Amino acid sequence: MDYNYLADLLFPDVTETPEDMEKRYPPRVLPEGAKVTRFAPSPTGFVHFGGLFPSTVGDRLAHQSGGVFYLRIEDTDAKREVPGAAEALIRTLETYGINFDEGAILGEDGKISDKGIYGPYKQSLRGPIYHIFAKQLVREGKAYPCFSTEEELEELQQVNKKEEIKNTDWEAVAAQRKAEMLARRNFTIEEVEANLKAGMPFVLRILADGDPEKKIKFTDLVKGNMEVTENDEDFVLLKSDGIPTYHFAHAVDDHLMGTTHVIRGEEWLPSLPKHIQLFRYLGFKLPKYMHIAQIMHLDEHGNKKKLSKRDMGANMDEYTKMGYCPEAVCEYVMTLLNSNYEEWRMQNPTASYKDFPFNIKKMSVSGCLFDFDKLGDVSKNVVSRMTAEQVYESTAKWAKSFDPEFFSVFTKNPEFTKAVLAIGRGGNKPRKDFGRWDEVKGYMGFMFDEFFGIEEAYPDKFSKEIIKSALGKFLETYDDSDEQNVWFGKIKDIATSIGFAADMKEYKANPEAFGGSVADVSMFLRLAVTGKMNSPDMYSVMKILGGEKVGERINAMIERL
RNA sequence: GGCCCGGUGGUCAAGCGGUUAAGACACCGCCCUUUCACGGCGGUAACACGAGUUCGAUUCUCGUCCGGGUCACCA
Repeated sequence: MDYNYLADLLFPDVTETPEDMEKRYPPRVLPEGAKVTRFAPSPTGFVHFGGLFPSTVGDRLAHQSGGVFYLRIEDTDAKREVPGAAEALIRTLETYGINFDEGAILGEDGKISDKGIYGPYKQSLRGPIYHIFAKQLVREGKAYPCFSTEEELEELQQVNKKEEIKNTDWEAVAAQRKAEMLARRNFTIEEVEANLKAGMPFVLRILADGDPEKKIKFTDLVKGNMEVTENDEDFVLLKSDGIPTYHFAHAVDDHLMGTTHVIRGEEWLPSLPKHIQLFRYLGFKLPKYMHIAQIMHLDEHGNKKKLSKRDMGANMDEYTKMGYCPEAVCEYVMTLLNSNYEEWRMQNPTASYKDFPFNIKKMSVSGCLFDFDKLGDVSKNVVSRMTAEQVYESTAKWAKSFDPEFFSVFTKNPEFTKAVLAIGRGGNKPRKDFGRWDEVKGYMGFMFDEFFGIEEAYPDKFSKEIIKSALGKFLETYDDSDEQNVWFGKIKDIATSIGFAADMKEYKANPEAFGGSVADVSMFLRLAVTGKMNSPDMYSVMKILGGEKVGERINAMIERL
């Protein structure tokens, strides 16, 4: 068959050659060892927690090596594209500290534009480029057109339904596909000409030369050495609308854009043979691959499953809503990505997570289960390291969108609020009361009359009279200008006067000898003033609240009892 | 079902032929403490199974089992 003729028939408008493309996109000039990585999402919805992994790795690897990290929009499936998804995606990534040097960048005007000389960075705009390489493959007899019928398409759609895949007789399907493939390969120039003349759509398929019995040795930077079988499937390169499939776009783009490290989820491993074959056909050097283990979650039956959309914790926007700060999420991601991250964090408590020397060798090979407990712990630690000012700003920002009622009270008197947030903050052992902004209200809401209420009750073992008496005595001597030791001295005196132990050691040595301890007296005060059994340091709370308010609340409690 | 990847406590994980098998989270005690929180100390809890190689296997090989992924004109 005259492949040159076939190529011209199929791509009459393509006049440029692969060589032209090589000239247009010259190799990058970068320092030794610099890595070029990319994040290549398809704009079909929100950013997925799983998407944070490859993008974080790409960001770290490129920026730690003096390389380039770019964003490419894989919008080759018009059917699934969601308007505005790309923009939202970029914004979300930005809030999680993912920064691109090049590619599809979001401008001030909220629109996406290209930055860099290897564009366009939206695949839908790269049609002509793909066609140049497609034509070349046809010329070399490595790709061929396939005029598919309506029925065939329908049939494919049937098999594509997830439910049916499980119950499919795979042996029969494989045999049928093999037969179809061989039939497809059998065509004449005349048929092609006639079909084209009749306006029939076609897809371009690769002519697979692989033997599935043969293995290819392959080294993945994450998974290590492995063996994959050669590809013998005539997969689609160009869809009938002329737009490439992921496989073809991946090969052409990552080659032309100079990607050194392809970072993607391990669900791509099964299609690796296709890519190896394509790179070989196209004469491209194979990039290094890193197939990252999937994040899992437990499904309703308690089985591990790949975390996917709809699953709890999948949508990054959910984390914002739940009040997690992005740094905490990033930090958690780092703990999952690099096993020695936590060790480093302990040694560098105040450093930015971006200073952590990310190490490919420390990446986990197998998928891990998403753990909200761990995230919560990481988050508490991150928040405990923040200043009152930072907590204030973040909480206000969160509340503004998600709890307007709290927002207005919280921000009414910023200095007051910040003073409360400063309690127990700073120093070697900061309090770790909350890890999410939505927990702030529960933590310090009592400081505002709007949210103050008696939420718990005194233990039955203390009589109302004793409690009243202790509260009354406190009011008699309380002076909000007292130093802390004076203040506490008075509480001790109260304890003694009502037959409670003023000294904890004394009390513990002989609990029966006392009606309670100074700790209990404190608890009486705490419930009256904060409405809760636990709160930040009482002295500080009273100081900030002021003598009048403290007196008011204690009196209210005395009356209530 | 074919192909691929994986299997150390409940979870995340060190380990890379000889260890009392780290650590973190969670859980449970104790201590410290005016409460809570923090912090400190301690505890429960693991190498899927079976062969083989070896003086010796959690570590190497094979098999079994289990888990996951994938099999589109989606990425």
